Amino acid sequence: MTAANLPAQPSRPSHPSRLPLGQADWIAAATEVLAREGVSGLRVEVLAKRCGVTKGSFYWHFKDRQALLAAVLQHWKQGRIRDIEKTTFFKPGEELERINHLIELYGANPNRKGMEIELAIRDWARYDDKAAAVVEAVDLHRLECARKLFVAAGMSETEAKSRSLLLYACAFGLSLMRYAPFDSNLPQLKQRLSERIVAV
Amino acid sequence: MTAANLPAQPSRPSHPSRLPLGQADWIAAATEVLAREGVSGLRVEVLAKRCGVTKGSFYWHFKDRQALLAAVLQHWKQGRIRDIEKTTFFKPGEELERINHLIELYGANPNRKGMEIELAIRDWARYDDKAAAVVEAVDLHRLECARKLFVAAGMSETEAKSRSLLLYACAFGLSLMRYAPFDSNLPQLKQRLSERIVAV
DNA sequence: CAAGGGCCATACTGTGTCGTATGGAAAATA
DNA sequence: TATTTTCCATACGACACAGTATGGCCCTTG
Repeated sequence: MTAANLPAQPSRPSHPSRLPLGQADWIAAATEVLAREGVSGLRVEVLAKRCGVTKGSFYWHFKDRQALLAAVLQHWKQGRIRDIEKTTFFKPGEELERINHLIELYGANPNRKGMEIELAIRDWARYDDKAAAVVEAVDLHRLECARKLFVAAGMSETEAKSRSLLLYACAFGLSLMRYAPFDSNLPQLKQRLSERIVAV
Repeated sequence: MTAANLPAQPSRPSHPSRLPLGQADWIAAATEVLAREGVSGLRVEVLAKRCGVTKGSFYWHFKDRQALLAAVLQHWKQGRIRDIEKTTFFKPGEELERINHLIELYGANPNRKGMEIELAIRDWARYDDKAAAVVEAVDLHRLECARKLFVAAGMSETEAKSRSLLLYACAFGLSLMRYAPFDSNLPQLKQRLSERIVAV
C-alpha cells in the first residue's frame, strides 16, 4: 500500500545487481501472460517467477491479485483510447485513406500480439463486470471515432454507424475463426471483405 | 476405463433413489459450466457437486479430466455439424430465405446459450491445439455450407466465399462486443448489417 | 556514521483441486 | 439365493496457489 503512483517511476537506483521492478514492469509482464494464457493463467507466483523475483516483491507493489488485474485493465483501456485517437486522426481529404489504414491494421499479422490481448480481455469480460465495463468503454470510443471518419468521408449517420460496427465486429470475428483452409487466396479474400465494408 | 461407449446409453435402471448418471449427463453438465465459466472453471469436484454426486462417480465414467474435455469437444463438434446441415438445407427457390434465417439465428438472443458455448470453446482453442482443430473443422463446415447457399442464390464463387466469411465473422464479432449504448435503435442497426452481408 | 525506508526473500497457513485406493449398496445375472 | 457388475462415497496424498508475517540487504538522508 506504500506503493508509489504510476506516473512517477521512482528514480531507479544504480545497481541492485538486477534492477528493481516498478508497477509498470509488473503490468507489462502481466499483460504478456494474459495474452498467452488468459486471466485464469495470470497467477501471482507464476508471474513473479517470470520476473525473476518472488511473491514478496509482488505484494509490496500491489495489495493483492485483484489490484494487479484492475491495473492491467486500466492500463489497457488508456492505451487503446490513446491509440484509437491517433489512428483515426485525419486532415480533410485523407478520410478514406485513414479508413483503409484502419482496416489493414486489424487484418494484418504484425499486431497479432495486440489482438491476443484484446481477445483475452474480451473473454475475461464475459465473467467479470469490471472488465466488461472497460471493454464497453473502449468499444464505444472506437465506434465513435470510426463513425466520425465515415461521416467525414461523406456517408450518412446511420450508414456510418453500421459500417463502423461492421468493421470492428468483422475484425474481432476473423481473429476468432480458423478460416485459413477455406480459401487458397487469403489476400484476395480479405480484400473482398474490406470492399464490403467501405464500398458504396 | 470400464466406461461404456457413448451411443449405447446403458439401459437406465429403475430407481436408485436418484437415477444414476451416464457419460451424456456429465457432458451436458460440463457444457453448461463451460458456457458460464470457461474451460478453466470446468473442475471435476465442482462439476460433481453440481450433479449431486462426488468425484468417485466422475472417475468411474471418465479416465481423467482431459477425457471429459475431449468428450465435450467431440460432442460439440458433432452437434454443430448436424445443426449447420439442417439449417442450410434448402429446396430450390428458398435460398435467400434460408440465408436470412441463418443471419437472424446469430443475431437473435434465443440461442444466447449456444453463443456462450461457442465463445468459451473459441477462447479455449487459443491455448489448446485439440480445441483449435475442432474449431477449424466446424468453421470449415459452416463456411462451406454457407458458400453453397450463396452460390445457389446466384452469386459467383469468390463473392459467395467472402460473404460467408463475413457472415460468421460478423456474428462472432458482435457477440464479443458491447455496442448497446452505441445506438438507440439496435434493430435498425442489425438490419443494416444484414443488408451489408446479403445485398448486392 | 547512524537511522530509516525501499525492495525483496523465506517461511508459514489455509484452501482448492487432481487423481487414487478402497469399500459398499443396489441392481443384474447366474 | 449367490455372485458379479454397476455406480458411487469416503479417505488419502500430493501440489499449486493466495495471502501474511517477518527479517534482511542496500541505498538514501540526516
